[in-house]
Amino acid sequence: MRPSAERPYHHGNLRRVLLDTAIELLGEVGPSQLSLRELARRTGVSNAAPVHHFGDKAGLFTEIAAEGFDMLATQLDEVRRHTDDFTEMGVAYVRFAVTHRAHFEVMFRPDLYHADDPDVVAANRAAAAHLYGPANATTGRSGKDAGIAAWSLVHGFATLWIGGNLDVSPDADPEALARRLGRMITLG
Amino acid sequence: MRPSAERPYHHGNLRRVLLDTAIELLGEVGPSQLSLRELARRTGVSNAAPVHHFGDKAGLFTEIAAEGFDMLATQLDEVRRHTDDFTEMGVAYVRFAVTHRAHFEVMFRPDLYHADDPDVVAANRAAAAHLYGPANATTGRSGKDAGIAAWSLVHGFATLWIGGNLDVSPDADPEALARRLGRMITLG
DNA sequence: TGTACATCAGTGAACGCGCGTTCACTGATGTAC
DNA sequence: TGTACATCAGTGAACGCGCGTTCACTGATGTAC
Repeated sequence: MRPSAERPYHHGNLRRVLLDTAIELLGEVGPSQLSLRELARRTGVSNAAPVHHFGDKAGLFTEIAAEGFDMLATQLDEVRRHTDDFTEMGVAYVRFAVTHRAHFEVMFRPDLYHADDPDVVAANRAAAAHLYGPANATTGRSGKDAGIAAWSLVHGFATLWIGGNLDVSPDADPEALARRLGRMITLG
Repeated sequence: MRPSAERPYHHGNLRRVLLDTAIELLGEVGPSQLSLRELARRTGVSNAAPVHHFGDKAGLFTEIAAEGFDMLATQLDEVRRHTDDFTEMGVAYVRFAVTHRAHFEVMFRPDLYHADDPDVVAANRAAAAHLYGPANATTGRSGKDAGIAAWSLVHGFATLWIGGNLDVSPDADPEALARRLGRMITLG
């Protein structure tokens, strides 16, 4: 495309726009079908532009995964500052998965991105800390079992929900259901 | 390849061999990287042979998914006949996921296969019935919540385990850990 | 028992395509003096 | 304030590749008579 009055040569914000468009695209076709060319096409930019910003395709996914772990950590932290109710942490996890489905799907497919990238490693660790700590505090146990159990429950629920595998009414509210499950279960 | 004494024109068993090789391949590269050509190459057969048997790529995945659901149902049923311990059903689920990782990964990615194929639908339903029924029987609840909770827990655990997301020793025993989680949790 | 013939299993060459990535480049921006 | 120049952002054309699928075909098998 030629630069023009409406479309100046320098976009100014292209990196962010590419990320947002990628996320939109991920919502439609899923991670394994995303192509850089389609991303460029939809953003109205040359084939090479995404490479310029992310190095390669895995680089794009790396950035999305890191952003996802960051957001998740932030949201869990937020909840934790407002309540000690452990169930609400799980609900927040599910809410994150449902409202940021594209991020969520990428985050747990490390084969797609540069999993050893320092940013993504750090973000991953920070998010994990928010999951393990409260579980142990709640159950009074040490070790990892409580954290693993809690994480498994919410992660499994989120995954099955997103995948459409649960045989529930399509307009059911995943957060409410998650809350019910949380209340139903006793850890300890 | 030319037919020869060692490699007769008619394989006799090619369908099964293609499935097994596909599963082997899935274990190495994951569902999104599997290609029919690599499958043909590794099986020592023409490019067109897999298509002859499965129609198209999704057809191959459809067969794998259906087989997976069948096996899962069988294994759950087996456990159920030997014990009423509900936790052992969960352990069996995890065991299935870990020992039949390739099947498991395909089963829950319906975008990869013909999800409306009657065989796969039936197999899916049969497996689901084995998960929901016992949960309700154990908790004395009706409705789906108990089943969803139990399934979420084991599915989440299996998924996180397989993805290498759990920060546990790599030679830990997933079944033992799953059993511990099951005992730790009270439903109801 | 022998043979004609329909059916099934697999071949091999070719198709067209979309993809990720490279490359030399041009346009725009900001900064030092 | 003006200008030279380094740096950054994005272009557009091209590369080579592996892929799924199609197609007319050939070899092997089994069955009816």
